[in-house]
Amino acid sequence: MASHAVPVRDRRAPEERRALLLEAAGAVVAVHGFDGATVRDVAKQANVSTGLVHHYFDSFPDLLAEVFAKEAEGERDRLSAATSAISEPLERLDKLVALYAPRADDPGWFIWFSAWSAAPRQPKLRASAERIHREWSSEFEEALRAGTEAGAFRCADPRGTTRRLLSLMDGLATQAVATRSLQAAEVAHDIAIAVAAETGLAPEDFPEVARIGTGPLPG
Amino acid sequence: MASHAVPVRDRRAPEERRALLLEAAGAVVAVHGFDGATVRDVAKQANVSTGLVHHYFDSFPDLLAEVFAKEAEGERDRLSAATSAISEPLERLDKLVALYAPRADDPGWFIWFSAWSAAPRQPKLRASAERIHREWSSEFEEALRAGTEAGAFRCADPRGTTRRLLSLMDGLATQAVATRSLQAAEVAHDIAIAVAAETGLAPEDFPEVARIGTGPLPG
DNA sequence: CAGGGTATTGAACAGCTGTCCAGTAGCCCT
DNA sequence: AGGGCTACTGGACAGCTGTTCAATACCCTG
Repeated sequence: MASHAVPVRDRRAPEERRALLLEAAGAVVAVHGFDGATVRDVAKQANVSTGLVHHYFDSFPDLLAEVFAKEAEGERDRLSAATSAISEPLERLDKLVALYAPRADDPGWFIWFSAWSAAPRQPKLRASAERIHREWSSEFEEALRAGTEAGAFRCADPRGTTRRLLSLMDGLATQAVATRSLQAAEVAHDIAIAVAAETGLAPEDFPEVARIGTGPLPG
Repeated sequence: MASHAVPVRDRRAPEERRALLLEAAGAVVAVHGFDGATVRDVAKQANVSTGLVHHYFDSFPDLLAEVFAKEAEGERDRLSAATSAISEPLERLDKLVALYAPRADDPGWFIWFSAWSAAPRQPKLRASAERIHREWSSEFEEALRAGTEAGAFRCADPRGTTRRLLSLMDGLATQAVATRSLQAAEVAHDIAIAVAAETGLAPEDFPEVARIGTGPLPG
């Protein structure tokens, strides 16, 4: 008689299980996007039943919103940590731009793009995306203002410059993610030109930006 | 005895019915996006059964791809028609940018954004989007090259400038569509700054761009 | 070592999706 | 006028979705 294989249960502390589910959901979203990810995908990825997912999250959209918030906040904190220590304004702006810029095979941008896409149908996701976009804008604006006050460069309208630089990089990222037809060198060049024009400096003044796509992440 | 209401059939020539279905699908997509649109929505919009939709289109994704191609080609043709007649290079670039730029409540940009979002899961949609993006790029590149040769302005790298301007406008459009938190005046200003910087002219040299959002479509 | 608390299961549910196809009804041609 | 071609219907289908819940198996406490 064939022995009946009993499913190995894997009981965890609620806190840990929640974290594991978020991690699993992140992995699924990285592949299928926020549209396209399903409860069953996440459950399978976490080696768990679909019922358990709803035991820890009121609804699946809630889980997705939390995945995005966690991911985006982590990215923002990494960026903050890597730039807040730099006191030289020009150097700081250089690094800030270089870290925000789209990079070939950067999964982070796929998540963002996917989040904006799903946002119209998922209010919580949209709220998170808007909040973190604002936070990032503040980071840029602050760096531009500080650099201008310190006389490192000239920026007449930090708010406008932020809007233009982020829009440019968002647009480049969209192309990079959606078509994969963008060369890393082109992207680096485009961003250097734009940030130079906005600050009255030369592209050569932004060495970190120039390095985009030519090596490992500078963070 | 209540008389049994017989559904009024509305027999049409195949050509006409196809056009009507495309039109109905366009209306549905304009509201629900490419993800989110369903066969039943389209059938209802066209006052027709779902079976008929499949009688005219091999699959629903095929129909959606055709909707996008038709819409985007129409937009491109309108843009082409409005600018090809302008012989003065600066004036032509001005109008070209003003027509491409995102506008408050412009349904065209929602369709584009929605198409890019759905592209990863819908190869035909993606192919169309890439093709038409290339065609629009060519239009800009050509205008920049012509203007430079005629001495109307200076543009060292028409291909790069096109990439930067379109990326900027794509990024602005994304924000406009996804968050609706962008002022028309800001958008106009941002684009004028960028196109001026790219051509070595002043923002005031682009009056049509300045008019973005302040009046009816200049086309 | 017994018992309660709870993390976990997995089947069942209603509702949606695109697709199919046998049957029906209207127009055109002879 | 009548027969055939075909535009068209609408129900049925399999497969997916998020969500629910009674039953279960494990751990910790007493």
